Amino acid sequence: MTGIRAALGKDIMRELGSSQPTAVELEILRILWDLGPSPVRDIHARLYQAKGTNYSTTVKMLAVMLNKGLLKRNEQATPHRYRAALTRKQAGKSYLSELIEKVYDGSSMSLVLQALTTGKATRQDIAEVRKLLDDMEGQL
Amino acid sequence: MTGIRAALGKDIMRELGSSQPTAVELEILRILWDLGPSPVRDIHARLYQAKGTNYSTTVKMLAVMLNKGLLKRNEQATPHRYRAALTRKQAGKSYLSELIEKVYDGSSMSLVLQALTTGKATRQDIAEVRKLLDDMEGQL
DNA sequence: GATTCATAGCGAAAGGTTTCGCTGTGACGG
DNA sequence: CCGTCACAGCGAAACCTTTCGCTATGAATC
Repeated sequence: MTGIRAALGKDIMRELGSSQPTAVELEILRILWDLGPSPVRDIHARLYQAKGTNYSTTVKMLAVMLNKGLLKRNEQATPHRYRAALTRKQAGKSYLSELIEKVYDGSSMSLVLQALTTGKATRQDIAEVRKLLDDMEGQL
Repeated sequence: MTGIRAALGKDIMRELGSSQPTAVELEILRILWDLGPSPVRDIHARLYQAKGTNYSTTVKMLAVMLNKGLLKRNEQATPHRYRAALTRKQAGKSYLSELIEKVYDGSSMSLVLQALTTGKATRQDIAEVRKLLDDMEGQL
């Protein structure tokens, strides 16, 4: 089943040689995806709950991420409000492409098949996937 | 201006989970999945090609990975032969679960839908997925 | 036996991330 | 005013991963 190749630019980003969301960074992104634009307090509250780390640490991480371009913030408001610079969907796509490329050897279908068997699907879910398949087939 | 894409770059895989293989580690695993059990020389040849790093570095990484249990080796043979302790499939599953959990918020279907639209599928591929869906539905 | 060569490994440096102590600033209540 | 408090940020320590210089060992070669 190697018929399918990810149609995506492999390591475009690696070429640009920059940094990426690391462990804690991803955790913060998730919080922001969840909460929407938020002040440090709120972000910290969540992070603290999950990891028990210090307030300063949260502030610092936000600064680092802001610097990397992973976050944006509104400095007009007080306290400043931080928000993710990319959507969950965009991030997902990046991770997914990388995963397909590096582990599934470029075959997105291998991944799909595995993912399907990995989670529990409802009838609705299945129907939705079928619908998408129909659309895709229609476009061939 | 450090774009989002740039910021997402480097080694996404590694960041998904602390329990997961790191950047270089994954690279080495891929080499072993590809070559099968191999002596350091061969692994290094590939790694050098990709990254230009020193022979000692390769040896060290293998030692580290061996220590972490990511690799096994046959010490009977000379030179020793290293092999991956997990299959590509197992690793894939591990990353996938992590990805679903952390980015797709536990919804494997979200990921499947996105993955489907991310790659290009042939009629055969689609048929295969349909078949799987039928099976799954049958089990509900 | 001495020299050379491939193999194996150690320990520490280099480089990146995550952590936090401590400082500065402005708003607010007494 | 003055002390207190929330907000913001810096710099350096603590911690991993990755890199490599250097050493050790044994087999093959001179």
